[in-house]
Order: sequence, then C-alpha cells, then structure tokens
Amino acid sequence: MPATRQHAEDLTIQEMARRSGFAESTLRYYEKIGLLGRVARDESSGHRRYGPAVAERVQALSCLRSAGMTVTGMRRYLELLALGDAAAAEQRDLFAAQAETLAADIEQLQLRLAYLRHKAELWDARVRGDAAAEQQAVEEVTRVIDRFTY
Amino acid sequence: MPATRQHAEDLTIQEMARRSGFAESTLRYYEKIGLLGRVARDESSGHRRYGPAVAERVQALSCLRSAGMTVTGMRRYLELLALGDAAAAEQRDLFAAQAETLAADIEQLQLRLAYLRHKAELWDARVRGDAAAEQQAVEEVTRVIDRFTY
DNA sequence: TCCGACACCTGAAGCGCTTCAAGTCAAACC
DNA sequence: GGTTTGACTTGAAGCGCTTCAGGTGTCGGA
Repeated sequence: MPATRQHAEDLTIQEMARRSGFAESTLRYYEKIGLLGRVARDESSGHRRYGPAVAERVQALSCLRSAGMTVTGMRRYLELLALGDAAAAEQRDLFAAQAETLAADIEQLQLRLAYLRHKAELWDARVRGDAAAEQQAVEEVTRVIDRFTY
Repeated sequence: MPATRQHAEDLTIQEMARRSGFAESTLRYYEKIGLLGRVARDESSGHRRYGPAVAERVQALSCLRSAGMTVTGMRRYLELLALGDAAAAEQRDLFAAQAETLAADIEQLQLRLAYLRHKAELWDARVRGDAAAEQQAVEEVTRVIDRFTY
C-alpha cells in the first residue's frame, strides 16, 4: 500500500526535475538552503512529494533561474510574492531589471557566436589550404573581438 | 628601480584582467590549474608579468570561456593548438560544435527574455489595476512557457 | 626617513551546484 | 521467500570560481 494518503497530483523528485528543468540534486539543494520551505515526504519511504503549490513555486523559480537570476534574486522574488499585490511595483521592477540584464547578455553572446563561427571558418580554411579565406576569417575574427565588451 | 629588465609590453595582472575580461582571481586560478603554464614574475616584487605570448593565450581563452566553453574544452583547445596545423580539422570541429551549442543556448535565452518581459507587463498591469492587460499578460506568459525546453 | 596608499601576493573558506558513496524502500522476478 | 532493480535518501567531496584574511613590495608625499 504505497502512499495511499498522498494526493494524485503530487510529483516525485524525478517528475519535478523533468518539469522544471532543475536537476534532482538542485531541488534537494534549494530545499536545503530554504528556497522551497519544507517539501512533504512520503511517510513510509521518506521520498519527497511535490504538491501543486510547491510545484508552481519551483516552476517559477526555474524560469527566473534560467533567465539568469541569482539565488539572492529568487529569494527576493519569493519575499515579494508573499506580500502579494502590495509589492506589485517592486515585482515589476525586479522583472524589468532582470530582462534588461538578460537582453544585454544575449547581445554579448551573439558576438561570441560570431567569433566562434569565424574561428571555425578560419580553421576550415586552413584545412583546405585556402590562404585567402583564412586571411579573411582572421580579419573577421579581429573585427568581432574589437566589439567585445566586458 | 622597479623591474628594469622587464619588457615594456609585459602586463600586470590588473591590465591582463581588464583586457581579457577575466577577474584577477580567475587568472591566478587558471595558472594554478595549469591552463597558462607558469607566468613570469617580477623578480623583486614577485608580481605576475604577462608577456605577449601568454597575453595572447589568455585573450583566446577569454573568448572561448565567454562563449560558454568549459575548462575541459579550453584544455582541449590548448592541446590542439600545440599540434598546430596538424590538428586544424579538430580545431574547426571544436569551434563549430561550440558555436552550435551557443546558438541553441541563445535561442532559449530569447524565450526567457520574452518571459521576463511579459512578467514585468503582468505586474505593471496589476499596479495599474488593469485587469484586461493583466489577463493578456498571463496568456502571453503561458504561451512562452509552453515553448521552453530543458 | 617615515607614512600611507595601493597593487599584489598566498592560502583558506564560501558559493551554487554537481557528483559520488553508501544505504533504504518498494515493486518485480525466479 | 530471497534477490535484483530502480528510484530515492543523506552526507561529503569536487568544481570553477569568488571572496576574504593576513601579509609583502613600491611609490609619493610630509
């Protein structure tokens, strides 16, 4: 009789990991550092069971995390969430600021992508023994690097 | 008489950090784990001095690192580099693979960005008490999340 | 000549996970 | 009924840095 009293919609750590994109180890870690409160357990096995409320919270954290938000930022989000509509303006600002940061990051990454592609071209030209193409790739690499900012 | 015998083009760790985008601590760390070989020192002060050859190497690593390459990948790159043209095909493949990975990452990040912006809209609508706008933002958030892959 | 100020040094600890080692629980096969 | 399989548990160690604590070397000014 396994976990008869559990709700059907409760997720195992494996399911929670699959749905959220967090590794199982990360879910355990987040619980340990207090981001998730205490997650319910199956009484007999001691395995974690993620109910709907926790699951939703995990989903939201997953989005924020994959958008580059730090653990500190996620804590802030949860604090604001607890305040509800009273903290709506702060929430808006939190998301807007994170969006701007991410937009800037993406722009930089696109430069890095161009760099990598030109480097691939460069070595390809070398494989083919095409000195002219190699020279052009070198110039393109240089041009891209000049646009890097740190 | 500070470091009279040093070459003028040698960089301090601070300059190297500024030019490469690595933190000074990261430069020390990379040296410790053997990514940079042994960096020369100013004899009297014991401070690191990055000569042109090392500086170029650091620059290249910086590009790779900021394009998402792992330390393992960077080691591989340095190995191949030592082989010169003999490993040109492997270098091309290394860069091409890294480029593909990064392109996929960027695509995901653009979704996260859309998510963040819609979330900001959502809270903004709530601040303004605009239920219709809020409802629309909720739908947009949902639509974006459905396109997430992990 | 002494005094900060500052850049740098090393070694150790912390962070956000990830990986690993050793063990528990439950369904399933022989 | 044992035993294997597989998902799960905890605690500890590792990774790639980052931060911190405590100290050294160099310089410019009083």
